[in-house]
Amino acid sequence: MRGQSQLMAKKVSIKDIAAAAGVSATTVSIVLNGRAREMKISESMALKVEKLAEKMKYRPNHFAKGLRTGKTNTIGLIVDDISNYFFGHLAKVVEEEADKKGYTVMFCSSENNEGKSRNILNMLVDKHMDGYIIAPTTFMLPELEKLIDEKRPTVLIDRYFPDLNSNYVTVDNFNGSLEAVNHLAYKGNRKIALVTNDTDQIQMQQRIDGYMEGLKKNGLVFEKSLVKKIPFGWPEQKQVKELAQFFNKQKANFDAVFFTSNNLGVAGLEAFSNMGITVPEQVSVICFDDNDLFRLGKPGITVMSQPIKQMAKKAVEVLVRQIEQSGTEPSHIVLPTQIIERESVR
Amino acid sequence: MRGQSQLMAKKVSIKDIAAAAGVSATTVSIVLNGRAREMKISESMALKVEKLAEKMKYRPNHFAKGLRTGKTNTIGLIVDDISNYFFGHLAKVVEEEADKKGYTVMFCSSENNEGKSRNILNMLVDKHMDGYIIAPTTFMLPELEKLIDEKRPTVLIDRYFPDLNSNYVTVDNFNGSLEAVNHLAYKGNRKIALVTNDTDQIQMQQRIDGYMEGLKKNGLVFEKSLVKKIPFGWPEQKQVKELAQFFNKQKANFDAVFFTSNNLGVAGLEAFSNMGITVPEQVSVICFDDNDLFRLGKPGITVMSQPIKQMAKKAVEVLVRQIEQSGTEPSHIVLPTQIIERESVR
DNA sequence: AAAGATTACTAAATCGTTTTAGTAAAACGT
DNA sequence: ACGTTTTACTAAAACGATTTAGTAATCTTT
Repeated sequence: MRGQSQLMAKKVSIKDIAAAAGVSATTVSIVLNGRAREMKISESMALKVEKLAEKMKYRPNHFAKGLRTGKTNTIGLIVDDISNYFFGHLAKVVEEEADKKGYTVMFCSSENNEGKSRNILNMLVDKHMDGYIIAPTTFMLPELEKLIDEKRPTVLIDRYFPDLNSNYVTVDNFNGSLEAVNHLAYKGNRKIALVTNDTDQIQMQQRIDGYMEGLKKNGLVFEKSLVKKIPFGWPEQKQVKELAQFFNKQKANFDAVFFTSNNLGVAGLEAFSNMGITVPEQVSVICFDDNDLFRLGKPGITVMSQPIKQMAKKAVEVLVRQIEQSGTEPSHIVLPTQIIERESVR
Repeated sequence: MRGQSQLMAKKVSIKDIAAAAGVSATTVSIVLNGRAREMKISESMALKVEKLAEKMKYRPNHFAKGLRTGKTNTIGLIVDDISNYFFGHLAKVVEEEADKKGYTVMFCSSENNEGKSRNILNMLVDKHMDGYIIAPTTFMLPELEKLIDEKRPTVLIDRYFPDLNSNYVTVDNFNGSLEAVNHLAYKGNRKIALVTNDTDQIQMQQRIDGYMEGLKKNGLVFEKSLVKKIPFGWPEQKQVKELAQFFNKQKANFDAVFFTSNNLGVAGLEAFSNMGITVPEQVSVICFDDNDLFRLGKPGITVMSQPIKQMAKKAVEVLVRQIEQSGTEPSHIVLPTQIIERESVR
């Protein structure tokens, strides 16, 4: 049994420290939670307990603590797909900022899939996250309503539900799209196609609205045949094929394309490349949201970029504020987008 | 107080179900853990309890469960940087596979930073992960030794420590690099520069060794001045500057560059682009590890790709096996890389 | 029909904290 | 010097599950 006792080095608990210090568990708990002064524990005793805790390598049991207090110091993050440029970078900053404030993050991808969407949130709630940062899918609405109802700290990101009185952080999708179309039109493009996702998520709706308004403002006519909607969650190659077909059918019927997301843009570029269509010579391209390919590829793609870092920072800030002092009014934060001109618009 | 009771809809516990069913909490616990048959609970009672649990929307308390059993159904994932193409895609598959097996994942980025590296693991251990998938930094070695010592299920990924008897999943870095150099040499490149990270992580060492062996096998001489090591964790623009300087100094002294990671490749391409150096006309490029830019940019970059999906799958598989039936021998899994020829090598 | 085995349960302990409701002893006010 | 506060602590309950060690009641066996 010697091996046993060496290996299993019995976790030390508050009781062990209490015994070692010759005091009650209560005292130890108070000291270790930094409430010694407040609770009138003598300075000398506080010091003794702290020293002992250190020496005995005490680490509080997360379950016991959670069971009593309900706190986990963990926030749940739900995104569509962590491997996507936008969400990956968002997640990175969320984690950084959360870490600074003493929280860790547990993440799940919804894959924009109904079953998974609905499960995920329940799972996170079961694990008692202190708060939630969620890029919601439409399927999540009932669960989200419950979440808000139960006053659990939550901030939606990238999109939101107009009828749900929650915190959210987004960009100004409407004006971003409007400006994108303005830019295209200003450069002389007259037939502007739109490639977007087939979803009723609000950010996409707003981008579409911005596109429509952009056409109108520039005296261009809206042609339904120039709008292509790709269902969410299709594998990339399927998107490429579908887009190639669309571009082929509308050949010579458009001189520019506005993609409403970076992964649509990637698929679109791949389709153009496969078809031997050159950008910007044969078609101008502008894309909502940036990534490495757009920034460094040849030609560089002109984009309407989102302030990812700021979005993530704000989201964490708002969330942590709500966790730590509940009862604040919902924040609705809308950040501006910024056009980055590169070489894809002629 | 009506509002209160509506809002706070008191969580239902096992006791509530027990009361409703007119049995003891023990019985309920047994039934809900699917041990009814085994524990000789009558079929009718089991059914009654299950129905009630459903009706009352019972959800087990994660803390209480964890406190008793030590299980969390959560695995901890530590990567350098979740926003990196390789790690983002790895994380995605890890999450998918873990989900299939009933686990959620908590992720942290080490940022390749000493302080963070050492903290992270302790934090995850405090939160009682059932197992760990870790792309380790060298700083983590002491913590990792403790982890292995305490027989906590762990699998290292992307790299490992030769002296640490742990599970790991990597690719064949040595042969991958060797083949990359072979390819470059076969196409007639004679002066092959190496851009790598300044680290003693084993995967990088192996890639450097493969490069050296590749030179030797092809009768090329090793020139120290053609090797550039960039410290880990530098911001991208700093890398670009440093590389531009390096390329400028060695101008006309090399005809090809082998980058040992995808983010070095990205920085290198940006440097070339800034300097007006064209690929592959003025310099051939090959890169360890793929990404969207390499795949879709012009020119396409020839890469030595890693089977990311397979790596992640294997890692989860090995980990879950160890969690669920401990005491298995450590698995050392080395997957082959594959060259994807595109247009960057002349 | 008595002894033993099996069935169908249960009471109470336990996991490691935090918190509530104390209590002696010392200090203070007058 | 007596009552009141303040100081410096503590015992025990609670959080919500699981598990151990039972116990009546019924069924078998002989």
